[in-house]
Amino acid sequence: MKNNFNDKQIQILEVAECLFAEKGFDGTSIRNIAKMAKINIAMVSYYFGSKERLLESLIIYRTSDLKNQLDNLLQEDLEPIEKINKLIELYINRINSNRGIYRILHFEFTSKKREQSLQDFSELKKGNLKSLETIIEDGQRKGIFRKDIIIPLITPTILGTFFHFHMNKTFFENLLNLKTEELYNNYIKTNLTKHIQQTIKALLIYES
Amino acid sequence: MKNNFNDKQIQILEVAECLFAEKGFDGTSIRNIAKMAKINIAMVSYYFGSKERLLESLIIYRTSDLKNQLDNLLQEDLEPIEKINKLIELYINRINSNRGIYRILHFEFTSKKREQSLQDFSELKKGNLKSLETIIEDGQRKGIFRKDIIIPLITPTILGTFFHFHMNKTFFENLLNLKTEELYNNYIKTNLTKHIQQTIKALLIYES
DNA sequence: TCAAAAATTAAACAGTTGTTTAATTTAAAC
DNA sequence: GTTTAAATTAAACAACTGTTTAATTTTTGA
Repeated sequence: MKNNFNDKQIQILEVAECLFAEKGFDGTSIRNIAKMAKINIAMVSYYFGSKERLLESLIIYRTSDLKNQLDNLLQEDLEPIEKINKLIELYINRINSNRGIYRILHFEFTSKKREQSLQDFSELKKGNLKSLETIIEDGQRKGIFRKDIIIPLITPTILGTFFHFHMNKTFFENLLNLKTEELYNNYIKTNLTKHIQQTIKALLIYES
Repeated sequence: MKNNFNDKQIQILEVAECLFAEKGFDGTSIRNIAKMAKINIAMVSYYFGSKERLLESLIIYRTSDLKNQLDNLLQEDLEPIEKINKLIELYINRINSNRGIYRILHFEFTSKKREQSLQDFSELKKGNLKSLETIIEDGQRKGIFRKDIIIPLITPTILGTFFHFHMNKTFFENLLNLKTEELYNNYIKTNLTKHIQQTIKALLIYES
């Protein structure tokens, strides 16, 4: 799982990311990629071995530094609820500016084989969950967070809310009058992020 | 947007649903469908016109009665929070027992063309949102629900949480030790549904 | 400068794709 | 029973699929 790609490989990876995100893995042909990246179709096999391995490389290329960012956050000196808010902001920001790859991850890694990449991806998710657990258990010890919470289900709420919003992009663009890409992005950065923070905070603190 | 399909068409639709859900629209060939449905490959074009129109027919076939169920719920005599809980249960139950089509909807209707079906789907979502608004505004008038809530973002939280959980099925099966399909379904019906209800309730009621 | 390695190319490979055709079988109508 | 319509079939269509090959160009290292 190394990620030292050369310039040419990176050029191909970024074109592939764009196309996979837009048309899906099966919906994108090597000829599509080659044309857009202005390379010969044989270069994909030459550099990555196969279309499947190209996808694996793309996952590695895009996800290999998320863990570090989370670790840094964990060590900041903040109240638990502030850490949660920052974690949500980090997630949304990061995913929103890497929409392509995260859409691909969720589209291509559900019921398919893709053994190796799936393994890597699973490790990444486990690490993320561990970070979240650390923060929440700290808040529970301090008596701030309630204790009848299923922690592994928090991530689905955070990420799921974002993804569902984003996967229905055109629907919400119409509904909320987000006419430009900038307005849409701004809505995510402010309103949507705030909604998720508000939701998770209420869930963690509210006593029924 | 009629949905009177004959037996043969329904047979094809259900096979297509199964395969589309499993391998995606682009990942499924008409020959796959024909083989599994034990029909000649020309029959798809004969009955539906094209592969694209087959997908449209499938959407119509599977979504045309959701609206009725929601309308019935709206007219029940229940407290707002109870209605929300029932709405969540209805959503999760329905989607969970029609996983195929909903997975397809979310996989195939994001950035692609598919003009007509997208229009139909958009109308369905608008109707659903209207129902949710009715319930929440009622709760707000009665002073039970807080008023600084962005209602259109509630659906992403409800459905997104479910989808994110389900799209990471194998990950959560391992993490939560859900070894059989029955255990997995049971977890959704009880714990996941409760988590979503708890989350939305906290969001609607918690005063910061 | 020149040989070895790396990069790039066009062409071909064998399969698969969605769709159409024209012929044949089955069912319905009278 | 005969005619008309509907259903089903195998075959062919041209276009596209991922991958490999062998030849050629470019870059590298001494």
